[in-house]
Amino acid sequence: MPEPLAPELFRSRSTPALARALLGKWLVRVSPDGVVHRHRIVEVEAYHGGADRACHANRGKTARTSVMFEPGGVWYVYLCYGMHEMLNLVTGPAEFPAAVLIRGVEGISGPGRVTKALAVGRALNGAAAAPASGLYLADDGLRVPRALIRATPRIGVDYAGPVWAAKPWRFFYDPSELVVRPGRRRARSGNTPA
DNA sequence: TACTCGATCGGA
DNA sequence: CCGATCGAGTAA
Repeated sequence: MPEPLAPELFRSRSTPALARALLGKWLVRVSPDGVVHRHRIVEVEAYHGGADRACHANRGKTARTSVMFEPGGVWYVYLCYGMHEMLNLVTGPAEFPAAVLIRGVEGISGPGRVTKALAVGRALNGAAAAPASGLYLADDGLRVPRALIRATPRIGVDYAGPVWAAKPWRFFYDPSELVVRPGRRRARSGNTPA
């Protein structure tokens, strides 16, 4: 059974490290009728602090970005291009504006498609990433091997200038690479076939 | 109050 | 390649 991630995790590490750590975790959505859907996170981006020119909080605390200054563990949802909701997890300690953009879950590529598929909108902006809000993160023990994780510059942030646009803070992996191959054996204890 | 421009997507 | 679509941010 996947367990909800503890909020302390979201405040402990730098945003790029945290973004990597979210790969392979479940994004769990509880629908209004109580049905629980789990989606494996496969692609994320890190936005790290007021100095990061790609980060919305680069120009300081405003009505929209104030949620990014909260302690890690709440959602930051905003409207992009007038029609797409973007889902971010606020990270870091209080007053350090940072977040991880959820760009893709297994079977769904693109941040706008993720929110559309999960019915996530700005009503969740500022809500806790906890079961009570109906949208949270969970861990079933899967560890994505470091070697499978690829890092590239973030998408659509050329406005940030060459230095910040080039930061390799987009992380993703191909979940099909996790499949156990013939001739190899998953290293787990117990239930060894006779 | 006017004006600009997106952390995107789907269709020519 | 281009248009959709709208609210935050900025300047005035």
